[in-house]
Parts: sequence; structure tokens; C-alpha cells
Amino acid sequence: MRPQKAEKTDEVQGLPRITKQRRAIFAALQGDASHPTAEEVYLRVKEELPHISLATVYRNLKLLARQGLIREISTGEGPNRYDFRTHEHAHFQCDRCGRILDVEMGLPRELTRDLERTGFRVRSHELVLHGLCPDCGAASSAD
Amino acid sequence: MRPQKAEKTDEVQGLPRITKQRRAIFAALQGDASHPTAEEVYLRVKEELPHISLATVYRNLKLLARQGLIREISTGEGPNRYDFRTHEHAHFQCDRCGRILDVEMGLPRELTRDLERTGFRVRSHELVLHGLCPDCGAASSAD
DNA sequence: ATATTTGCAAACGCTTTGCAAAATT
DNA sequence: AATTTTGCAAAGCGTTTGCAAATAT
Repeated sequence: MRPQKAEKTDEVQGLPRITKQRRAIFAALQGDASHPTAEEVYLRVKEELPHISLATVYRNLKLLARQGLIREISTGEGPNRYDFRTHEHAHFQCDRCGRILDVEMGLPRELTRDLERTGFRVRSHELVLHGLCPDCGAASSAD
Repeated sequence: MRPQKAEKTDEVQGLPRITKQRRAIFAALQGDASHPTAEEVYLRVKEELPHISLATVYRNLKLLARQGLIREISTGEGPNRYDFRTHEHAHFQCDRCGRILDVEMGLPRELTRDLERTGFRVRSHELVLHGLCPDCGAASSAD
């Protein structure tokens, strides 16, 4: 029996470090309510760091999302989008213009309560509404 | 000015035809509450129609979904899944076993009412809950 | 000094598409 | 007969990954 050195069983990842790329990506997202895609974030950050690669952007967006510093939105069509707002809220995607808008809407307690009663443990949820946004709704009734 | 023959502007698609592939794909889904992926449907149908191609399965699942005969679920990770139940309901995906379960849960009227008041038109929504299903929740507390 | 992170390019998984032949209406 | 649909293979899109060099701790 050979002595084992500190069991790396859990594939533990060391502490995330603060690189200029990581900082710039996070900063680019701050205050951007447009729910940009990774590609869009890449283009924004590229102005500041012209040598940054798209892979780095993808890696960092994923990491920031895992850390809960940003939110990842998958709309079911097209690329994922990223949201600097991490509080509980839903999203509305317009069928016409494709824009994604924040909707301040939490899931009613009673809904999850029933689930938990039947043995589920609800950790999170993603709610995406589809339809026409105010702009496009008005435009379409004018057609 | 040359006479134009019947303007094909709208790229109108003719009526869907009933092929044995289409029928088999739809049939394979009937009563299958497991929310199979396109690949899984393909394997099932292949037993009956060994020469069917994966592309045909993809095409038909999309078509059936557009027609409202089945429902397409995008969970945000992994391939899309298909549901023969078309009525309003949510989905629960277990973080541990990955299974997707139906949750009879409609969106409360009041929630959408506010949106409609502010000019939105809500056509549909997709709600996916994440957490632990009863089986996995029990298993994990035993750890 | 050690571990993480980067940029690059190549690979990946899922899905869609162009095409000629086959099948449906 | 006209048009849709099929199977095949190839392309597509968004994303992830292997690697050696660069960087943060």
C-alpha cells in the first residue's frame, strides 16, 4: 500500500485569478441591459483588448456564470445571452424584433410549494415568455 | 414591363403530406413521457423503418412542432427534447439524473396581465425548473 | 515556483441544408 | 404531372478543448 498524496479525487479547481481579460469581460457586461451574446461581448471587449480571443470570452462568461456573478440565458434559439442582473427575474423575447427584455416576475411560492411537497427540491428556474414587445405590438396592429 | 406570373412572394409551402416516416415519428412520440431527443426518436423509429435518416427525423419533429402537434423543449443544455403533450405545462429537469419531468403548472393570469397592461402581447412561455427530483433528492440526503 | 489563464486552431455536438431520386397527392 | 419528401453527405452554428506560452499568485 503506497501512501497517497492528498487524494486529488475531486478535481478541485484553484482560486480564480483576476486577469485583465476577466475584468474587462465583467466590466463590459455591467450596466448593459441588452443581454448580449458571447460574440457581442467579444466585440465590445476587443476595443479595449484587441488581442483577446473569443475562446477566452466564452470561458470567462461561463466561469462568471458559475460563480453567480452574471446570469446565462438560453432562449432556445440562437446563441446564449448574458445578463449582469442576477436577481430572480424572467425574460421576454419578442417574436418580431428578437430583443430580450427583463421582466420583474418571480415564481409564485404556491407553485413551487406543491412540488416540494411531492419530494422535489427546486433550486432555480428559467422562465422565458414569447410574444410581441410594446414597440412591435404597436407596429403590427398598424399593418 | 413583363407580365409576372402569380407572384411567388410569400414562399408558400404546400400541404404537408402523410408519409410513413412522418407517421412513424409521430407515433413513436405518442405516449412516450420520457421527452426523447431527436436521436432517441430516430433510434426508436429505425426499428420499424431501418432506412430512415436522422435528417428526416429532425425535419419532421420541427414540422410537427410548427404544426402544434408536438412540443419542442430546449433545456439550455444538450439537445432539444420533444413532448407529445401540447397542453400548457412546465418542465422540471433534475440536476443529478438529467431526467425531464412534466409539471402541471400554468402561469398565473396576474403575472401576464401586468405585462399586457404595459403593451406586451404574450403568446407563449417556457418554464423550466431545476433541482432534484424525488428519487435523486432522497438519494442525496442519504449520502 | 506553481498554478491558472491565455490565444490559437482544431474539434465538437447538434442541427440544418443542397441535391437528385423516390413517394405522395 | 406536379410538388413534396426522402436519404445522403456536407456544411453550418455556437461552443468547447488541447496545447504551449504568458501571467497571476
